[in-house]
Amino acid sequence: MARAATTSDAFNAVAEPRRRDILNYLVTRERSVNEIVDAMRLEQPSVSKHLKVLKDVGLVEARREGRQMVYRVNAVAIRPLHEWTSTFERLWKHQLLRVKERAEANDAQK
Amino acid sequence: MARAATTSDAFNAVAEPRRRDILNYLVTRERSVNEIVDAMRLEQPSVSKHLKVLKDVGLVEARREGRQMVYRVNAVAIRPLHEWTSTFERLWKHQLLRVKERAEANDAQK
DNA sequence: TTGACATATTCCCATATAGGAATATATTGA
DNA sequence: TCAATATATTCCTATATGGGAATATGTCAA
Repeated sequence: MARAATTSDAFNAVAEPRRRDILNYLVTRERSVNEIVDAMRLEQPSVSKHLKVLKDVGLVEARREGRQMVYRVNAVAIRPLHEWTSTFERLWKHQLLRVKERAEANDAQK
Repeated sequence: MARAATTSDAFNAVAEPRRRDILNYLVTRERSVNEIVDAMRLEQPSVSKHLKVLKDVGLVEARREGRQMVYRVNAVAIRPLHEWTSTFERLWKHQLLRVKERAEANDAQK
């Protein structure tokens, strides 16, 4: 079996760095495809393909405005990722605390 | 160019559902490979391969204990994902607030 | 040293890209 | 209707899987 399709879910879609770049770019406000192309320094077809993947998993939405298509982030679709990572928050806080404690114990020893 | 390697970073590594399953399983405590195999209902070689990917990107760590290898989550490696998703938190909260407002406005109208 | 248990690695194959190039589709203004 | 602008889609190819099967490696007990 091959790797899961990028369109299977948000986790797969954001695994691609370019797509995260696009989402980052759309955080401040919606943008036309050409604006994204200019900002990303990618070919227009590549951008359109990435936008299709993001749209298929619901990470962005689009509307037509004259000749242009304007894309915006659909932030709620990112929430599941946030919640999944939150599951580990207690662990890393605990981990960082212990690192800190060890450092302080070292300092005190000098 | 093909898709990025699953070992290129944590984002790619957790795109695979099986690997998220494994990480979820390791949240409570460290486990031997065989325990993971039993819990995941995957072949042992598959589990070992997934563990290798997770280890390569630093999402898990391992130590030998007799004949067994015991794996544990390295939670700090998940933190970057959490922080990236947090960038969109304000947006989805705003989005959910508007959904709620609209629902209440609808109720009031009845 | 040897057999058994626990993991890891290698080989093979079907599948899904991501980007480049070329082309198709949609919308507007003359 | 037609040219120009803005996007989307298709075709092609190199690459990276993920699982199954077979095998290699590591460790312990007798």
